[in-house]
Amino acid sequence: MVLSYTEENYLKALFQLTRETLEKKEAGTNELAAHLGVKPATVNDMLKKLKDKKLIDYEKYGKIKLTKAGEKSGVEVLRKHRLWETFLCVKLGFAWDEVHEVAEQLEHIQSSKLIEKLDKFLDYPEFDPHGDVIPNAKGEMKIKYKVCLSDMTPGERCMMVAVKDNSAPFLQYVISVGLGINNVIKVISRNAYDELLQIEVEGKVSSVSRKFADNIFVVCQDCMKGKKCKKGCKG
Amino acid sequence: MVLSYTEENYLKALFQLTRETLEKKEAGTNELAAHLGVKPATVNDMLKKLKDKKLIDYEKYGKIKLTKAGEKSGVEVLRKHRLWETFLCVKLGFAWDEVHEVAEQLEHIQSSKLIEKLDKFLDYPEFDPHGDVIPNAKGEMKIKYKVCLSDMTPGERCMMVAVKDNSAPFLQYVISVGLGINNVIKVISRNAYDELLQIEVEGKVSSVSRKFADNIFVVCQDCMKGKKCKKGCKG
DNA sequence: TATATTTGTTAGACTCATCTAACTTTTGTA
DNA sequence: TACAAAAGTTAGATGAGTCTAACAAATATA
Ligand SMILES: [Mn+2]
Ligand SMILES: [Mn+2]
Ligand SMILES: [Mn+2]
Ligand SMILES: [Mn+2]
Repeated sequence: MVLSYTEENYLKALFQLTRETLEKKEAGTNELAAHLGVKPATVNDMLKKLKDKKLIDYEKYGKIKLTKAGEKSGVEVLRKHRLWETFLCVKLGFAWDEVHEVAEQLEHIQSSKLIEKLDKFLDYPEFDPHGDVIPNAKGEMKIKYKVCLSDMTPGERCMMVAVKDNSAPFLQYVISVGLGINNVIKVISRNAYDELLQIEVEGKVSSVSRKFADNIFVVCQDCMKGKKCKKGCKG
Repeated sequence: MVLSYTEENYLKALFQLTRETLEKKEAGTNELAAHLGVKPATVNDMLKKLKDKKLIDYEKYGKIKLTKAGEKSGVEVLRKHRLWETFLCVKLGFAWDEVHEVAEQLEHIQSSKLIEKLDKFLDYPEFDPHGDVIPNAKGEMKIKYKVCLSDMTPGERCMMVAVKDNSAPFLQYVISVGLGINNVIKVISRNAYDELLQIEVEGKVSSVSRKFADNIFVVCQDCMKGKKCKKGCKG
């Protein structure tokens, strides 16, 4: 099926909203509009087109769900996005806070041959520069991180595995705290009033907000040691 | 200046029509329409927009000329196109007849950092897989091939340096004759009636049409030996 | 339950890039 | 030079994607 640039963006957004963060199989008009940075009226128009093309299940005033075909297209765009981000960092030497905007464009290049050759060239990477899982050629994503830095209790250690927010300002903030993928974090304390977390990373102690901690995915000490995990860090 | 995908295509086309093949500094509406695969009426609308943006010099019923700004944008798109084609062949293992369509999309990715890093990654290539000169970061193109296989006289030897037509069917035809960039061609004879050329490439003799020979750029024996050239093969 | 708030829909308008059909200007040739 | 052919332009229409403003339905809350 031939999809426009815009239709691809809608399907990718729906995939991220309804499949990736799991536990929620459907999305709403306003939610989707906010995610895409357009107005709800615009989304409403597009929902009719996507329904006509059998890419979503949707009834007036109802919730939005991807069909099998819609999910296939959505995950494919996400796969391309993350492979390109990996290419930009690993092969061209971009920093992780510079790649998202460029990958937003590259993900729409239409050539299945290209993306499979790129995957091979990168030696079939499993994670992108933000720690996000790259769907394989079949659209499968085995790991789904669920536990955030804000879920940790003082005294615990954990390892940062991914970021939820891919925006340059957030990523630069992360860097400024001395954090990166695979860094070990020790949670020192949590302020009961404003939920400020004191954390230690490679000897450096910082205070971070709840909002910040919500955007850092971590795995527990069991996961770090390769043991079975009680919390379900990997989904 | 922010240019749309379409505006970029018009500027690239004008650059190719009025700068690359030289000796002709301006283009016409129909000519441009044919090159872009749209109708003259469509071109006419766009000419007004490009004039408003000061990217072309143009008066009603007059000829079309790129301004300095228009030329800068046009050559930049061409540079991107050829760098991406080179990337696809050299790094990803595409064949030369598979890259043009994909590069038509990639040339519109907006990121000057990307293109400069790609250039470096490829080690600043001078020619793309079709032998076309890649403009440098300043938009300069030193060599301009001008002499075609059809300009050769029987008995002469020459070397294929580039192709004019980048379409897959033509490139596949070139391959079928056993020809490729840097191959030496011996012109055996030219039929006076229909201009059919008999050529020999690596021991293989073939007959090719005038149309075919017009689309193969060559350099003469002097150029092959690094001597001064009388014909002006390199522009 | 009644009402306020949130969520979602519709109507009408705009821009961009494209088309067809009809028209005008320029050019080339008899 | 006259006129036919070629080249170029205009008017009006379409479809995609977006918006604002007004409206309707669903949900939350008092
Ligand atoms: Mn990203
Ligand atoms: Mn990412
Ligand atoms: Mn090409
Ligand atoms: Mn080329």
